[in-house]
Amino acid sequence: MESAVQFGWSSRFDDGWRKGPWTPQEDKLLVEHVNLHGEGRWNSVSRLTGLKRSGKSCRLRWVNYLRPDLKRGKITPHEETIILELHARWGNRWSTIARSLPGRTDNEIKNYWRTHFKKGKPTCRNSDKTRARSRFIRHQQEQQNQHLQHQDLQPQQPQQQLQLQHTAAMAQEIQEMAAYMFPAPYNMFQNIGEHLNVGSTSEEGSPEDGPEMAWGNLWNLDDVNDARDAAGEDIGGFSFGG
DNA sequence: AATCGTCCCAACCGCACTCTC
DNA sequence: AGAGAGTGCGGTTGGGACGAT
Repeated sequence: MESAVQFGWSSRFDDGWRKGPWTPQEDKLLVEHVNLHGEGRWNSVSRLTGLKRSGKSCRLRWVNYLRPDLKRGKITPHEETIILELHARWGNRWSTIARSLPGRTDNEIKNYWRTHFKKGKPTCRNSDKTRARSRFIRHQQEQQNQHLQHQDLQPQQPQQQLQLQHTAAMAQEIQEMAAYMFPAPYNMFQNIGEHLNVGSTSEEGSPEDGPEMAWGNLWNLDDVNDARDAAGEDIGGFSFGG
């Protein structure tokens, strides 16, 4: 008979179900089960595999951690942009947002949002803000470096043209959304089309300014916060940072 | 080196919805 | 139609990692 101690300090049993962090053995059992029977019928997992985990726990572990199509690693600035846009549109519908980000889970997006953009933690101080700013600047620099390297290597491909079209569509949506959310003088999205170098202005823009770089330049959220702080007000119920 | 505060993420909980009988 | 089981979703919590002081 297993004991909670055997699985570590935080493991415990509740109503016969084991709780706490999953062990590699448990992961293996669950993966084997899904490979054999497919996803679903989570409540039968414990009966068929001997796992002392509830169906809910099994499903969560599979969806958030064991699924083979999960994308590991940090949220990219581009993904961050999408998250912000979709959250502005749909609110806290994390699973809906996650569907637009292949390989990312609702839990991951939810955590990311709470860490980076959720407002009003009383413990949040200026140092948080400074660190967030530094982190974002780093994001931008990395993104720009990646973009420059990418452009050095390749001429523009049809796929990139598709991306440009997609970017233009998103720019249009964000522009409309931002006009509502960020009244002047906070609205840094007003000329997003020009910054993104897409749509009607794309032929005039310089070839060095691709959409990726523009997205990076776009999301200097602290500017919004600074303006908001200076004005001592909230902007449209849309909250950034501490 | 020690302490403290924050970040990050895995996991749990409760509720609501859907499905099956 | 209605009850119970199964599933999905959003909110919340706990703790290790890491950087700042």
